[in-house]
Amino acid sequence: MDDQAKVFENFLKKRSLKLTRTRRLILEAVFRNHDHFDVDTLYDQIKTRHQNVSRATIYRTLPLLVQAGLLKQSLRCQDKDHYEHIYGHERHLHFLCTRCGNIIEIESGGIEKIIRVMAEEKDFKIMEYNIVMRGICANCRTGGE
Amino acid sequence: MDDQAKVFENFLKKRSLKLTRTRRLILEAVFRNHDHFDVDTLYDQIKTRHQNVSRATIYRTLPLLVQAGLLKQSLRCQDKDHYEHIYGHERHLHFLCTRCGNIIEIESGGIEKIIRVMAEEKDFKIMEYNIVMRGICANCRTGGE
DNA sequence: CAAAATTTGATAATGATTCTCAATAAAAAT
DNA sequence: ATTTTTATTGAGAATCATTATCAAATTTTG
Repeated sequence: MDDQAKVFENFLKKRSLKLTRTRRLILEAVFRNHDHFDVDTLYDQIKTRHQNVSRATIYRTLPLLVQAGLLKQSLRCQDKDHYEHIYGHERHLHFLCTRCGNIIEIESGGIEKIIRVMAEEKDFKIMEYNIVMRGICANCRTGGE
Repeated sequence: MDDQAKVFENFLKKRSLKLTRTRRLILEAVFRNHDHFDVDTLYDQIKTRHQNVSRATIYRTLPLLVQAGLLKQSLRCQDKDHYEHIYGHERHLHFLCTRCGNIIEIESGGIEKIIRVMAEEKDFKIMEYNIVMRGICANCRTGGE
């Protein structure tokens, strides 16, 4: 069992929840995605690889992964929530091209520190943060489709 | 007619759209809100003050205001989009308390500059950006329901 | 004022997400 | 290992924010 699975199992145990076969499947599928995905994409991926897992179960499981600190709901795009796993991932922010829908990730650089200081000032305990820039990417501006 | 209305009118004219009574009502209601609001709140406010404006029209008008550069869709909270006007507003970011739902605004300080530099590096033209911190506010942590 | 073009309101439709509940699987107890 | 308890699953119904439709009403133009 890999690290993420252990983290998840511990998390579940603490709440007297069970690490089931289905949850394991979802966990694996999530970590197979190294960029953003939405529920439907995940559903299709799982369906293709394995027997069926119901959409409902995915919707139920993702929040658990978020609470376990393994997953992050990182942006909303085309009326869907998008997720990305965050296990040993660099923090990053997103440029979202509103023309082609492409998402560019960038290291968050000095921003994180600034945010931490601000939060401290307001005595606010940050669980997670999200930075999204919307605009037009270079490719789209130079006529590229 | 105040500044915002002029901006809006020019915007509409450019697209051969009309600055109707209803659109004016919505514009005014939007600018009466000096913090975040969702569509339903706006709908209630307008309804209380004036005769009815249909929800559909509000949903149709807000994107126009966004495109006109007067309004920003700033965060999603409780499955609803939240807006805030941005006319002569300081840029700011948001701390969103996930326990009480409260939204704290903070000046974006040095972050803006960093972001601009990053965008330049990637040759990405930012139209707007959004920074949301999720966590627990001081009040909630000290037991204050 | 009449004609052309856009807008509106009411309501139906859509689509992502959540809920329900009977059937199933996992863990605990025996 | 079998039973008992408790949590989980899948399928589909239900919700609810947002969009689309369309005939009636407004606005602008000629």
